[in-house]
This record gives sequence, structure tokens and C-alpha cells, in this order.
Amino acid sequence: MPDLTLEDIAKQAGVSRSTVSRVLNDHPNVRQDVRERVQDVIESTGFRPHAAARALASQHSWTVGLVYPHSVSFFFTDPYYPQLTKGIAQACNQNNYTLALFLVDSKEDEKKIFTSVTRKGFLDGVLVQSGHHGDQQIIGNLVDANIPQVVIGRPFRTDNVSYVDIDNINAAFNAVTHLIRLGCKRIATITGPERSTAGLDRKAGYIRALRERGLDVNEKLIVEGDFTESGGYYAMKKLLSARPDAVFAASDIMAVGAMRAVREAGLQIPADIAFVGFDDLPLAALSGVQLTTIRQPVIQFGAKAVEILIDLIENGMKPPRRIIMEAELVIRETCGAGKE
Amino acid sequence: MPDLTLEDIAKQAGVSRSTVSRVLNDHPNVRQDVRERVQDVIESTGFRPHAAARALASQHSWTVGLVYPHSVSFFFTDPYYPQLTKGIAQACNQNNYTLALFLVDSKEDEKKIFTSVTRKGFLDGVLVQSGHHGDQQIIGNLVDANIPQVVIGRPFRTDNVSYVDIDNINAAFNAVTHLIRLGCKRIATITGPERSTAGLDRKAGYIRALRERGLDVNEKLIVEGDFTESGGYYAMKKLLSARPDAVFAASDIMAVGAMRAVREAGLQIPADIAFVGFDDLPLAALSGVQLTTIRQPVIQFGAKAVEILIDLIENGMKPPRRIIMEAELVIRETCGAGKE
DNA sequence: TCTCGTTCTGGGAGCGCTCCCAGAAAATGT
DNA sequence: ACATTTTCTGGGAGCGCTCCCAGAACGAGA
Repeated sequence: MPDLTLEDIAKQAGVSRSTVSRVLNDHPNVRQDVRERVQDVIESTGFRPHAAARALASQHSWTVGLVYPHSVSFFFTDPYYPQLTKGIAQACNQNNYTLALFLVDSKEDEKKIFTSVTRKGFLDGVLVQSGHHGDQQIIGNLVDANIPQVVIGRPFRTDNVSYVDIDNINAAFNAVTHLIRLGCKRIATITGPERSTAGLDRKAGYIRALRERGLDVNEKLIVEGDFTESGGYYAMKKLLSARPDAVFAASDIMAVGAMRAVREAGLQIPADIAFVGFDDLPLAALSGVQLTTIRQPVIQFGAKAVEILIDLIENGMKPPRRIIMEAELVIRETCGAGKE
Repeated sequence: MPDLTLEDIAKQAGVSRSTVSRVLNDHPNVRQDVRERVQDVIESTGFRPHAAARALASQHSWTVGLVYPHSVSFFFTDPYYPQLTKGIAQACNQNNYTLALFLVDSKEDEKKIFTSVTRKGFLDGVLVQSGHHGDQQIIGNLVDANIPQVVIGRPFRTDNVSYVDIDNINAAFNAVTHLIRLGCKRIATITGPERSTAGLDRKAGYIRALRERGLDVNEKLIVEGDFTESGGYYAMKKLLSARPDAVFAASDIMAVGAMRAVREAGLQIPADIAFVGFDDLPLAALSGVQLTTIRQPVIQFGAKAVEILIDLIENGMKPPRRIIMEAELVIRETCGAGKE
């Protein structure tokens, strides 16, 4: 089929360009029979309006960007991000938005991508994954660019930014409280990086749980990890000398690494050391471990982010919107739920 | 900054719209000093041309789509796809193309996404992951839509389509030959789905290796899997009664599942059963296993796909381009390389 | 029947660029 | 010096749509 334009359809349907446009955009004020006639022609010709022309005239591209900063370049090692991406993609699709993906892989990339993301007429809005402290710059730049955006995960600078996050503090609190109830006394934690809010919050929840239950907070039982498997492994190595009877790992991947270290040391899970992770990745499939963990509602989380972004696009950017979602403790085997 | 246009920049630089356009697009025939003056103004104002306007006028959007059909909805369980996505994203970035991501999640999605992908003025070209037989329709549609596209992985219908693939037959051949050299006699295989060309090809390579080395092809030693962990697990269960001394799994994920079954049966790897996988996912981190496997050059593979697509866009769609890349056997522990 | 809303329709202008062409300016040759 | 070629520059047209406005068509009320 040759390249059709609105005008061609108009001619075929015996109406004007404007009327076809109205039909296309579901405007009222088109006589029913005319509307149907036009729709028939559109249908039979397979006509679809030219996206760029439409975007130019309407100043609305129906495209949103998803930016993963550099710090999530281990991006595709941790199944969390793919999952999130899927949720976002689905939501976009449902809302008739197209998703443009930007993976920042280096400093030069960052500049290039920033330029690309902020250029006019291409994106209606942007989702940015909040990562380490080091990523704050790109987030800040985006805020300054005054483009509708929502940050995924609370960023460090929150003034005037919309974001979605899960209630990390509370989730961690519940996880650790669960371990305490099971009778664990020396509960260690492998935290996320201090440079990430998720790491900070989960640690805060851990501390609060200990405090509320009257347990000491022992610095020896707190080791910083980096959300990778090997990070968890080495953190656990350090931790072993402090003889913990339970470990709350701030991510499943780190829990996997840590459990590897535990097994290597000849200890049993959960008999010697109980484990709770965070994320609920489908890694039972991979590691064969039934990990007690916090289930993040990843898919809904992504959907929520998209929903808010669309709200921002359609109804203006202020006030900033903020959503905190709850995460749920999933009790499986590694916490030794039945051992008391 | 207010919304600037070409005309504004032109005024500030004391030249015409056209000259600014020429500077922007690196056209020759602009006097050096004029060019610099214009560049300065562009720089200092932070001006960036309106993407939609540009796309409309030039009929070139600098955006390519990446479509994952429904069959890869387990998409984000198998780390292969995220990896591939990363390679593609990087390559796009390097070539100043933007990547639009389409994840088909249901039949309705497929229609919607197809409409979206093929609408004029939005994408310059499309990458499509070839999946099961069931996805051939969307690929066929895309071909019919006559839009520059490259299929990732050989599709069933290859007439007139450009694609990139890895040499699955040869890779599988090498893997199995390696096992034979190590002295294995009863080599089983867990294949990919018969409905995928990758599954078919890897099986063909397996058979060829046996034949060339004078070993019997035993139907009992061939079980179809589905590229998932649990698929591998159940396939192995079936296989155990045939008492194989080695298994060539058509994907790492399936190998992981299969090894789980082997361990549950109280057998040792590689002493009782040697293993070779396919993909070389970074799953040693997760499963702790040092799997001998075929390394797919995933990142380069993605880059190649993008490269070809751009070639198609810039230099016309025929003849169709086809690239077959070699994959390499990575010998680790599970094949028992030292056991003879 | 005519008048006065109301609903519907068509055409013009314009979104911000690129591309073409004609003419100006500069460079070259005689 | 002038003619001729080559390089550079500006303006017009147009990409395919949306949006606004004016006027046509239709209906209801008197």
C-alpha cells in the first residue's frame, strides 16, 4: 500500500481532512453515519496517521523514556530490573504509550543519553531508576530540564520530584522481627550500599526491629554489600567470625552469595544460620533454595510508576506525586520458620 | 529556557534558518567562521532541534524498535534476553539511534504492538527476536509491512528476510564432540523446543557429532525441553532411566534444572554424568556451578543486529543480509575435562 | 413559515524542521 | 580588468498532522 495521508482518506470517504482527524481522535461532533463511513475507509486501507506529523502538530509523542543510570549496569545480572522493565513495558502498552529504553553504560553515554532524553518533541515523560548517589546528577539534570518524570525508588534529593518506592524500612523491620520471633539472637545484616536509599532504608528497618525488641545493635553484625552475589559472599565471610545465628540480606542475590559462603564453611541453613532475603526473585529455579524473603510487587510497582507519569503528563507536574508501596514477607525454608 | 526554534538560533547568529540547519546536520558548504558562530549559539543556548519536526521533514526518526514476541515472555527469567537487550541498547546508543522496546505479552498485545510498530513516521526499522513457530506470524506481518527489519535468530520463513544467528549446529557439534573425546559413550541431549530453529539446530549438531564419531543415535537419549529450568529438570528425570554418562543441554538454564535432578538422584557431576550447557550465562554466580558451556557472543550479536539494521535503513533492504556468528566452547568443570 | 440555537463540517494557519533552488559572494582563470 | 566556475547563503515549499474559526446544515420553537 502506498503512503496514505489524512487527505487521501478524506477524499475516499468524501469528507474533509478535519473530519477524518476528528474520527481518528474520537472527537465528538461527527455525525454517526459519517463517522462509520470514515472508519470503514480507515479500516479497509489500513491507514495509520504519521506518528511524527502527529507529534509535531499536537506536541504529544505518546512515548515515554525509561532510563537506567550507570550504577545499574549490572542491570542484567540481577533479575530485578528485567522484571521491573517488564512491568513498565506492559503498563505502557496498556496505556498506548511507547517505551524508549536508555541504558547508561558509561560517562559519555550519560551525556549522550541525557541529550537524547531531553530533546523536545520526542518524549512526553521519563522514568528514571534511582541508583547510587553517583546517579543523582542525571536525576538532578532531568529535574532541571523540567520534563515530566518519575523516579523509581526514592532519590536522595526529593524536593519537587515525583517518585515511587516501596516501604523498605517497614519491610526490613518485618523481616527482622520475624527472625526475632523465631528466637534468633544474633541477627546479622548484609546491607545494600550506603550510597543507595534502598540500602539505607533496609538497614534502618533492621536496626529499628532490633531496638524495639530490646536487642543490641552490634556493628560486627552489620556488613555492607553491593547488591551482587559476590558482594554477599564476601560480606558473609567477614560476618562468620561474629557467629550470627541469622542473616537478613538486603537482596536475594546477596543472600545467595552469602549462603554459598555459609555452606562452604560447613554450616547448615537454617539450622545454624537462618536467612531472609529481599526481592523475591524467581531464583529458587536457579539456586534450588527456598529462600524466605520480602516480595516486592515489582510488576505493579512498574505499573504504578507509569500511571503516575501519565498523570504528570496529563495533569501537570505539581504537586509532585509520591507513592510508597508495601512489600510482603514470604516465609519459606531458609528462615527455619518451624525451628523454635 | 524557553522553547527555542531553528529560527531563533538563526536570528541570534545573524544567519538564516537554512544555515543553522546545515550546521546541525554537518553539511559541507558552510563557511568555517559562520559555522563556529552558529555552533557557539547552539552551545550556549542549549538548543536541540525538535525531534518530531525533524522526523517529519526528513522522514527519518533515528529510532529503531526491538520486539520480543510472546513466546519470550519468560523473557526475563532467562538472563539471555536481558543480556541481548543490553548489547542492542549499547549499539543503538553508539550509533545515535534510540531504542523502543516492545514486549508482547498476549495476543491482544501483539495486535496493538504490531500496529504501533508499523505506523509510519515512528520507527526507521525493527529488530525482532525469533521465537517459536507461533511467532512466525508477527514476523511475517512485519516482512509484509515492508519495513527495514532484522530477525534475531533464524526464523522459519527466511525468504527475503535479513537475520543474524549463531552457528548453532556447529556449536552443538563441538560441544558433543568434546564429550565424545572425553570418553563419554551414552551422551544424552535435552533439546530446545522443536518449534524453535535454535532447538532444531542444536539437536542437529548433536546428531551430526554422534554420527561422525560412529556412535548410535538413541531416541531414548533425546528429550525435548523448553528452555526453562523446570523443563530441564523434568527432562532429566525422564533421561535418568536411560543411564546417560553425559548430557548436552541446549541451554544453561535447562542444564541447571537437569543437574538439580541429577543431584537429587544421588549422582555426581561430572563423575557419573558430565554436563555441557549452552549460552554461557553468568549463572555460576547464582548456582555456584562451573558449567562447561557454549559461549554465545551475546553483546556482539546484538551489536551486529543493529549494524545490519542500520545498513538496511541506509542502503536499502535488498538483498537481505545474513550473518552467522561462531560460538565458542568454554571448558569448565561439569564436563569433567580431566577425567579420562 | 421564519428565526434562533445547536450540531456538524471544511479550510486556513501553523507545528519546527529539511530540502531545493536561485542568487550572492568568493575564488579562479585569462 | 572581466568572464567563468565554485562555494556559500537565504527564502519558499512542504512533510502530515491538529486546532481554530467561520459558515453550513439541522433541528426546535413560535
